[in-house]
Amino acid sequence: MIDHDGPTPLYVQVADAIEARIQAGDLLPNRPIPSENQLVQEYGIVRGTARKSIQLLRERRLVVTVVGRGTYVATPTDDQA
Amino acid sequence: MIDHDGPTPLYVQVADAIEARIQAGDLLPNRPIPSENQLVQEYGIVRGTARKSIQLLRERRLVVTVVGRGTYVATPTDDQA
DNA sequence: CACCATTTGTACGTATGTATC
DNA sequence: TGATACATACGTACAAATGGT
Repeated sequence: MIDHDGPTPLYVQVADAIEARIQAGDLLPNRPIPSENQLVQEYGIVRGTARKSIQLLRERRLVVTVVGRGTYVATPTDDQA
Repeated sequence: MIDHDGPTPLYVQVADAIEARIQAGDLLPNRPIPSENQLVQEYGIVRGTARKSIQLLRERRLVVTVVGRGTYVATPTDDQA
């Protein structure tokens, strides 16, 4: 699923994969996405890379992060940034 | 100048310091800010921290980065993002 | 053209702090 | 108290882009 040798950065590939899961309805609004450590397990990446993926999703305004809780699929309400 | 023990994250302190230098006219529009390695030297931080500072300045739209060249103080023209 | 220095980009690994439950 | 999860900061290595020699 993730190409560790291709030209596309891993953190972009992972962010795209999560975005696809959101669009597909696999991950629902107000529900948590996999934790950083879970992403590490699922995609065979290191935690720093998982964090960069989540940050990219935040910049795309697809997720919101709550310290100590986790990262959640954004809702239309979250767009008031 | 930088408090390595205080509650404010180093990368925020460094970004604020650079922003102050921009506001003071020490760093001019279309002119480069110190490179990541120079920031490492000047502030006694690690490169990852310097990068986070620059990223924060990009989010503030105070600078623009060109791969292989460096990071430059933004001009009003750059605001067309 | 090859080569090199500089600079930013990506990715790995590790440790400690803070917040929530 | 402890487990979980994100935040910060350190350190290292190599890749890619740029510009000059």
